[in-house]
Amino acid sequence: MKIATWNVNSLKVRLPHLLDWLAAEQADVVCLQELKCEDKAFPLAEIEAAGYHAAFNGQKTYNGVAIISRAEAQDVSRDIPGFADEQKRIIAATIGGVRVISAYFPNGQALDSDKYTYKLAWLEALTAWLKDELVRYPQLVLAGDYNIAPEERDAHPDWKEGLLVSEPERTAFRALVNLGLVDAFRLFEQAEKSYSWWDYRMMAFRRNFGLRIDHLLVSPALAPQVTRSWIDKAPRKLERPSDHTPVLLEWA
DNA sequence: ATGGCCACCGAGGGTGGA
Repeated sequence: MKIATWNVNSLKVRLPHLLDWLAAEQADVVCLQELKCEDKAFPLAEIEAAGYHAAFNGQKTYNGVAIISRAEAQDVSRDIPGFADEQKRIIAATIGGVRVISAYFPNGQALDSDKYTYKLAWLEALTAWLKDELVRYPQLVLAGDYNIAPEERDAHPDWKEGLLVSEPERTAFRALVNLGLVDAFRLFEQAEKSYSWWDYRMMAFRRNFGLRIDHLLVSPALAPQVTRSWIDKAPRKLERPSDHTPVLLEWA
């Protein structure tokens, strides 16, 4: 079983990249974020023609998440129950007995922004919800754009402070880990300076001035089955790329 | 080494992303 997470930064613009990538990578499940399209504009025919089912939770202009899968998703749910939010950031479904969540965590904009306060409140609600979900679904993957570089090694050495690396954000990430979730990427030896996002500006990709902010956290029951996790930098090298690149894992 | 890019909407430049 191969599962990926990819913030495509506009599904409409990135659809050709996605379709090419699906054909090459043959992933069983792909969690997408930042669709930036309404449900009625979701390119379902193209996804199905590629051999995938799709479940999505979209909105105009901003946010939007999807799960596309070879096998049809069961028991699809959207958003965080009990957390009033206009922003479409969560979709969950059961595929092959595993609960899969595609999540687009808030960015936060700046440490002194209301959006940063919202980010931390959202993380608290997510964590409380997941505590229950893990009881219901022992086999679970939380995949997405976390907008948090969890540790110092997950940020370029010159990226020392501010949004995405702040201590409150990292503490919130650790709260997820404290539920028992495991960062699949760190189960394996990885190259230094492995990142999943690079700013479009400043030739950041060329300089590898990036952050590892896209993650696949797996439940304790699933973690022992994971055989591999890696970042595929190839799509970031294409013309007109997303600023994020796919992160994957495989389990037996 | 964060203004400099990209996508959105909509017809200008403002907003948001990370």
